[in-house]
Amino acid sequence: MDSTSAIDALGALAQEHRLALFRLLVQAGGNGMAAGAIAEALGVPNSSLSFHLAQLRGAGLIEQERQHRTIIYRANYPAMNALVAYLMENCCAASGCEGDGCEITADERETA
Amino acid sequence: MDSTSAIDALGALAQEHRLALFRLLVQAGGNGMAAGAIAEALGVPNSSLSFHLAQLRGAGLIEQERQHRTIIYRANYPAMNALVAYLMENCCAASGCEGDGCEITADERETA
DNA sequence: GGATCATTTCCACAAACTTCGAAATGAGGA
DNA sequence: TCCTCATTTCGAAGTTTGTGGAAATGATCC
Repeated sequence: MDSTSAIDALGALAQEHRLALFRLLVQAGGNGMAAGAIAEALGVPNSSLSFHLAQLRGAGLIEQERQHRTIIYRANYPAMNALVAYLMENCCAASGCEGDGCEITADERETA
Repeated sequence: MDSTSAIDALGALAQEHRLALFRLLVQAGGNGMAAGAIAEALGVPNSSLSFHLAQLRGAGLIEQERQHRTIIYRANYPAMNALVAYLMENCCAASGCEGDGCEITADERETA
């Protein structure tokens, strides 16, 4: 992941509704959720939700699939993992950052 | 870390200059860098840099310390680790997200 | 084809963000 | 005290983001 993609993904998650939305989709798992169900769960008007879904999709963090009349959204786990890997790389790359859940190895660092 | 803090941290990093700035401070390590040196390294005017430094500081991702006439900035590693932990929690909490560098354990999940 | 349901696009507006020159602040040195 | 250096604050302009109602799209059923 390059820094431009990372900025897009970070910006996509840096918003109350979108972070809640992404968490909801992560919880929903492989089945995903329909746009309408998401709007209801989050209490956000459809048009606003559609805007946020587009933002997350533009950042590559979620994917959509049409099923009959509804559109199912799913979290894109590999994209999220790539973001976390990028942040760990930038957190631990050059200096003392051992412990606290940041135990990336030197080998992993070089290939990330 | 709660979602509000996560949003602040994500928003602070979701900007070209600030992401570059944070990476620079991570590379600089424990010695940190003076504001002027950062501005020169990034090619950003002092007043603009000061704005971005304040944003990162507001999100708790960096810390400052006066040394004689200059002000030294340092990355706040624990804050960054907390952010990564929060994202891993939200990435892997409920469903299949094994592999791809996302190997948080169930025990870690519960305490994060 | 016509009705209906789910979702998106359009639009306009308010709020927040980014930028950077100029002036202000604050710490040391002479 | 006065001067200088490092940094921040102020102010004003342009840009981007978030919001939600109304209209448009697209798929399904009768």
